[in-house]
Amino acid sequence: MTWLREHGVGPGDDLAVAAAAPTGLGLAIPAGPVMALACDDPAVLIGEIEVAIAPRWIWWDRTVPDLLAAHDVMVNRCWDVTTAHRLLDGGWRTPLAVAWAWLHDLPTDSLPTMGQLDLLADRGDEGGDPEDPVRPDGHLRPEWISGGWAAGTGRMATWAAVSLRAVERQRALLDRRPDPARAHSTARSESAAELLCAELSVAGLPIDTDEALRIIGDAVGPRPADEAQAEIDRRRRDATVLGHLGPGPPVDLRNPSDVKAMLRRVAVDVPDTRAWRLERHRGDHPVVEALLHWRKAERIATTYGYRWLDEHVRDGRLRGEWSGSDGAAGRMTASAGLHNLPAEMRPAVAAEPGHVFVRADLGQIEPRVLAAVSGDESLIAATASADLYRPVADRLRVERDVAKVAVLGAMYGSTTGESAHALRGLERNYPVAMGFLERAAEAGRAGDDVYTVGGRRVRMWVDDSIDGDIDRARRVAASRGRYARNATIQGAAAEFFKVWAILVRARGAEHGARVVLCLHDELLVHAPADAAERVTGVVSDALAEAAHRWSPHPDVRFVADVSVIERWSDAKG
DNA sequence: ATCGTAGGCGCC
DNA sequence: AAAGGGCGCCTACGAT
Repeated sequence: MTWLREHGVGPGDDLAVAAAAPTGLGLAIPAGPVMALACDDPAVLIGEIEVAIAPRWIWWDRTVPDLLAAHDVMVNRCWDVTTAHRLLDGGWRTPLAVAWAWLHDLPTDSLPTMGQLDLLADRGDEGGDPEDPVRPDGHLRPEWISGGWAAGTGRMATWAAVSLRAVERQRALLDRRPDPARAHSTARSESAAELLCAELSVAGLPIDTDEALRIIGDAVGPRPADEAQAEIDRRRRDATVLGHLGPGPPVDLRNPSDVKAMLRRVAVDVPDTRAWRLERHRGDHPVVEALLHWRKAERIATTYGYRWLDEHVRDGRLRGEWSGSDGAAGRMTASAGLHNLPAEMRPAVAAEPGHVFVRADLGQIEPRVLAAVSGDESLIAATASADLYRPVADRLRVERDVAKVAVLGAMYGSTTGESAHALRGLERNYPVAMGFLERAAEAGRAGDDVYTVGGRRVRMWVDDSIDGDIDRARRVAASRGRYARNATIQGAAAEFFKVWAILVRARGAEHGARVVLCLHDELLVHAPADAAERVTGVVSDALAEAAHRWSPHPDVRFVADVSVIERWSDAKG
């Protein structure tokens, strides 16, 4: 602490850290000395520095956040090199060595992979000092990346110092984005979101295991004692569908082409057997209804059944891996079914005794984000309404639902059907917003990368198999256009959502509130029951603060529905 | 046998 | 109302 004060490190100043338990940690400040500290509880020490100095912590990747989350230590401001790299370069899960090479314009084709480590680790190493994490050829030393950085506190301090160099270069590159201040801000908020992800992974989502067992039992019957019993159960479930058929060839319900053939036998002809397509054939033959019901049960049996419970739920918490941004527009991802829990399972998500959930979801987030990023005055005016589609419909002189479909279609790239007419109305009445979307789509069709308002690069793919096939080329271009159009909105919404989420995390902590689920536009916060009202206020205030910090246009109104509930299923749909 | 892909469905 | 963007996870199947 004295060391930090001696060198004038204060709130918000960069302080790089590399830490491993129970060895210790290394610290480094820009253009200054490094500090190596041996201690058996580095996370606690980081927490103490946070309270005393409140620096901006700099680290390479999830190593430090995972350590902090495991020890329940809270820090706020940070800069995560791998997270900033995703923002700069697009893509997903880039290895540290590649991110470093990219930052330094080094060739990446000769980079050794983990498997080849022994074989190639010494490449380009001649004359190099193994105590220098950077090789003579400029690449990071693989031995350091794969754990060598933690071999002693001296190395940790060196490793921290090198991360500062990476950050320096990242900031210089972010300065080249169209809106540098916003891009820097995104790097910071996305880094904090990764910190939140580390905590979500450790803490998990509260689950009432008995209720979960009840739901699974209702859908698929009692837990089978062995594989033979499981097979009998499957046959019994299959019979509820197959019993509706007359004699004929055997049908495997798990094989889509079998199902299609089965449906043809009862005069239902469909190009595929997706539920939304079968929906309109419900009345045609009882087997359709039975099949749709079977699929729901099958989903529970295979994905959210006893095995899922055994694998992912422990001590009343559902735990999965959380990542701060996907490979496309930058939404959060989660495994273990956290992002696609069927509605039937949601009664099992229950606050612990003495606690409640404060649940909040953003209303009509995508059109509001479109208003904010495009600056369309008319659409901005529409955000003043709690139901944005109402004023849009009035202006277009169409039904509300038609307006809604048209707006969503414009953002997703759908141009056909009922909404086509309303779409032309949108173009006339909201030319700035529609022009914004069209420019993104045009870039995508041309194969150019697009950027979110926060500065995230969204990579466009190339399809080299087109090769003169005009039809295929057209399809690929159209697909890229839809993707780019959507990515600018979905990605901006994800950036806004994450600002909101990290503010709730930071401001809710003093009330004992913890974010336990992030679902693209929805937050679930676990809080002591007697703090419910205060936490509700925190969530609402955080929304206003997020809008103020994030929105390119101050007049856009963002709304959220906030409620206090005990089970997730208590939320009004 | 092991892998990647496609069809499917869950959620937003 | 129409069927568009994202993710994770399941099964079956065809390639290696």
